[in-house]
Amino acid sequence: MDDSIKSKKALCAEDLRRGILTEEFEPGSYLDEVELSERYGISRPPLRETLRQLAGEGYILLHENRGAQVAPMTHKTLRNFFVAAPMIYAAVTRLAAEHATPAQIARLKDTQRSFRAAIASGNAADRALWNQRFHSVLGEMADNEFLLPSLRRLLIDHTRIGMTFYNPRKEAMACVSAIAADQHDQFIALIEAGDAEAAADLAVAHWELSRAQIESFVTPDSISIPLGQAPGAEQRKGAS
Amino acid sequence: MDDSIKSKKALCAEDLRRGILTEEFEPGSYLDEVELSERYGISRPPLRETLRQLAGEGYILLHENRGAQVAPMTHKTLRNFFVAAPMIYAAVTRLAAEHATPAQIARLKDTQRSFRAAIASGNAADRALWNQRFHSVLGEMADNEFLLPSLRRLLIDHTRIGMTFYNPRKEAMACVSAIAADQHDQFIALIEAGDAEAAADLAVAHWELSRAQIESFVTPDSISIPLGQAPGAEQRKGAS
DNA sequence: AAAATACATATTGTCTACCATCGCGATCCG
DNA sequence: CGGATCGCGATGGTAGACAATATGTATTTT
Repeated sequence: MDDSIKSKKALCAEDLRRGILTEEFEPGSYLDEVELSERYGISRPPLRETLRQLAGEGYILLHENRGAQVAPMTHKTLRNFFVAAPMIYAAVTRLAAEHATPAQIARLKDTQRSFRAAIASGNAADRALWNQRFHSVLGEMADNEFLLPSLRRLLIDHTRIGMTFYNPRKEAMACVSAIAADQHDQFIALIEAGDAEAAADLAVAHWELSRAQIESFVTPDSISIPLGQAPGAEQRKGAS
Repeated sequence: MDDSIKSKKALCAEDLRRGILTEEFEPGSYLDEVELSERYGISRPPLRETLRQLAGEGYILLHENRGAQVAPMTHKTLRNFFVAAPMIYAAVTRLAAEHATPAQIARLKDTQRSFRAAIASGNAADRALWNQRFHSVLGEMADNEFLLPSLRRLLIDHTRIGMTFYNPRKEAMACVSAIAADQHDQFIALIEAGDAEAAADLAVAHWELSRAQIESFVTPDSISIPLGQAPGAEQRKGAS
């Protein structure tokens, strides 16, 4: 009875966010105003307001006279993501450990429970969304209006990247998920203890885990074909 | 002939931003939809879209059924600002030095010219706005969609803080402005040279200048009464 | 007399309907 | 076959009306 009383417009915004995060709406694709307004049972003016808001949050781009485009993901996006993520994540986590309230810690624990349940279910979207939620709560704990905009922007693409590559059948993936979930528990413990330094270090480690996983998908060939190398062919990783 | 062909809605958004940055609209005050829509000659729907957008950019806060509030500034805001600013400024400046294009450098030089002109004119609003513009161009140079949201948010309040305290009559202020302008020139030189490390260091120095100035206004009394000391009274600087 | 409640008013939120404008594709002509 | 023009669909914007909500005032009750 917390989100059930929300207006249709708020529900629309939430569902659009969810759809974009799960890549139900593909990055780079365009959204049709009338189609969406009909789908959510609202008229065009409030829908257009919602789109503006989502644009402000970084979910979509508005092109004058050419409609709303789901934020695209290019290799440049990925590059920039890799540059910004560790700094912001570490800073936010440090602040979260310094400022977290008991109520927020309780919310974080609830979210972590749901995250583990999602991993067990093998549902990629649920896993990604609950992971996003977990880190959003960390952001709320940090309580710094100047860092949160970047954190939110990062989490959008981090979630979408996770959706792109996640595959619950692969063993390595399950292993990574298990480690990530354990690290989340460590986050909770360190934040409860108020150990900002250790929390920031853990954030870096958590990021490294994610980074390695992403990189293993960007350059997958070097791992999957280790057999039958041509004589003299050294194992090269970079794509010419 | 670049901004003269813009729609009324875009002009409205621009003017609202300007008004908020110059504190023409006071932090924490509320905006009236019908009044603004009449003032800018547009109807309520597009104005409401504009407000949503500004909310996304951090200029205002939208309270359900209670209208739009200019982003307030409290001591907590200031505290958070001090925490986030040096990190983001340094990171953005480093990236700007790495990625700047000749066209962007030309724009930066133009902006710097206008900034110096504003200082000479003694107009607080112009000085603040051109300083904001200068750092916005640095942000564009950095070209990282994950850091820019926080940078933009920082620049809003940095500009407003500057407006609050700026006073062209004070000698110390003119001195600080001169140093700031010189540092801007150094930014340009280092970015043209592509020296990312030095640029990042300069960003920290530039921040320190601003920080010291802000702090000197938060605790101004200790400076203004150095005459007529009682015998034996040692010169103490700290408040209380 | 003070506090709580109910009402009146103003503002926000939404809808319908319509017109203007811009992009883009299809068609037509050189 | 290439380029220009026309038409259509989608977005951008306007107007007026109504519903929903919050606030402030006045009334009532204890």
